[in-house]
Amino acid sequence: MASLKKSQISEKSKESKQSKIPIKRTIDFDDNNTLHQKIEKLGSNKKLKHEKDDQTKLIQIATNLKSFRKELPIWKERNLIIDSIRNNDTIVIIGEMGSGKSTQIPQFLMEIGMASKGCCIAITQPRRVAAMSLAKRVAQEVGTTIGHKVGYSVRFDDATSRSTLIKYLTDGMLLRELLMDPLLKNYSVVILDEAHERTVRTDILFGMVKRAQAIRSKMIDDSQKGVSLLKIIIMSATLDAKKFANYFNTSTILSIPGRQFPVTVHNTLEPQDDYLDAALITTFQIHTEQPPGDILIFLPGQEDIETLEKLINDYGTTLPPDKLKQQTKVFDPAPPGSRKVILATNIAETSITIRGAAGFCYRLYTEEEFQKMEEDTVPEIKRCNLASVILLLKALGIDNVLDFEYLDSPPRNSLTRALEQLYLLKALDNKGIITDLGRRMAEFPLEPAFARVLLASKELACTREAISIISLLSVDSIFFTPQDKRDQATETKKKFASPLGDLITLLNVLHGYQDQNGNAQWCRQNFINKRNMKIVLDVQNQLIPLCNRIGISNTVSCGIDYDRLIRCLLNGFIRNTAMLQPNNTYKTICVSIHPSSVMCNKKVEAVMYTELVLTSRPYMKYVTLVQTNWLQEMMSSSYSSNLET
DNA sequence: TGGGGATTT
Repeated sequence: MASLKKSQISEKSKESKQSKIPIKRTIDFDDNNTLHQKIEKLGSNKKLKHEKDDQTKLIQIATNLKSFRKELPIWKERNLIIDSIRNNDTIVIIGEMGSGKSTQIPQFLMEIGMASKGCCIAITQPRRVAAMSLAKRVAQEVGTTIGHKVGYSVRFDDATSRSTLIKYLTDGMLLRELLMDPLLKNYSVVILDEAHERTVRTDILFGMVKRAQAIRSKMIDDSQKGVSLLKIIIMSATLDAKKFANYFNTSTILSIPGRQFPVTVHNTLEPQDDYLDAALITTFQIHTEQPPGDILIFLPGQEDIETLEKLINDYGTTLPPDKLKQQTKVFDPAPPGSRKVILATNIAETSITIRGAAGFCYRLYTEEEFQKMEEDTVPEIKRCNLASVILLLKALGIDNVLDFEYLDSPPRNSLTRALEQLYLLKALDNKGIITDLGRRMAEFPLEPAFARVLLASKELACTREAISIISLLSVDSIFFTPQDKRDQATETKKKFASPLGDLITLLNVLHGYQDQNGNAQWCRQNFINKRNMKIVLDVQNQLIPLCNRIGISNTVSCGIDYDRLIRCLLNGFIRNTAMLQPNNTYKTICVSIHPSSVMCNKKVEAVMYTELVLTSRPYMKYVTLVQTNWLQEMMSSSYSSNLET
């Protein structure tokens, strides 16, 4: 079972969080390395933005790339695709990996004049890296630098301009844009790529683009000026196409042949409990039994890569010396008699297509397990907390969220729970109508509870600290715990610990970090994840202007009067409180404080938490001390009647 | 004293 779960994980792609895995180490973008390096320098070097663009060189590269483009399977279908989108408002395209659909289709449409300044082609991606790397590639093919004709927009990084005709963006980004531009008037075509992944964001976009298309069509029928049709393209890698087509009332489904090279798939005959061991064995089986060729291994995470690398090296030394020589450079071809082994996270699997990849695929699980994984892929919308999605829909004017046209409806009780939560946060009134407070909450790129905290921070005069805490909670962890130095890391963490709990502890770390100006050595010594701390600062910088715009000054600070801050936090997390149990209390769920919390074993009377994890039993994480009279105060106010439900 | 799959605004 454990191995099945891990394999399932490996199907999804992942951004190399720590940037520990330099993409160059693992990805062979082109057969022609020198050309590739040239392109890297010219195309994606930001410094060049400020230098004089060497147009002739860019055009030369684009001309060279044209022959690569023409080899893509999709090139043969160019006219068919163009005709289909000309003749239909909505089409569905199935294209397997390697078809080139994500890079070529936007270009086809641009080339026939379907994009104009201020009304461009949008193509959404579930992941930031994909949006950025696709845009960079297409910019090269078009013969420009990024941010002009071809751009991308992801959180914290907008590389678009007025002249942008093709815009790659994350699905989350387009969702935010809807708040400003509900009819998507800035776009002539919206392409929803990787639709088969069924992220909750893409699922909501389905409904919203369909709605925008219908309204724009009606406006044209009513002879309103300044409106153009919205074309929609759904792109998927699987055969779910009919479902998408039905949803959009279209029958136009195009299938693009996939891989440029045949791939033979092998599954194991028996389930494997240890996928690392299985990968090791398979590697050497291939190495000793198969004809020359490189081996590319996809693994779920960085840690696995390090472990397997060590295993392969250790095991390799037991072979006769001529059998295996260690190579460190991905771009160098393996010398005769040796074989190159590339270990990668699955980021490479979906973001980049490796050329010349004819060969064999060894799946370290059985055919049966593979089928089960496919079936088990429940759309995210059926499993996730819907509070922020529902608030966004309400802010977009979808009053009846039960009747929204979902591709797959979320469970009814999940919807009611979200509505109830939003009501408790005062984002909705008792009729389910969005309140002014709710509207302001929706503007923030945050979970509703956190947005509520920010809005409450004005009255309690602790906005600076509220912003900090919310930012600190928006990354996985600001701590860095190497496996081999766990005890040392735990011990070091104690010097930041606050008797008030984990949130104030986080604040102490941030203050320490800022005092040191983010010094790398300080981070290492204190087991602080510098990269995540940088994201914390990015989030802070994003939240500050959003607060200021609605009259909440980020400079207002509570100093060390943390009572005010915690009472402010209670506005978002009043439901997440727990009282010490003499066992005759009204609390029904029994939860413990997670051992990673500084409040563990402190036995305080009442606490607030921002996260509940269900592992061996329910544990509260990010725990903060609260006073029981604060809870009584809040419960006796407007919350009392609601809390009984 | 426990457990760690991934995304995104």
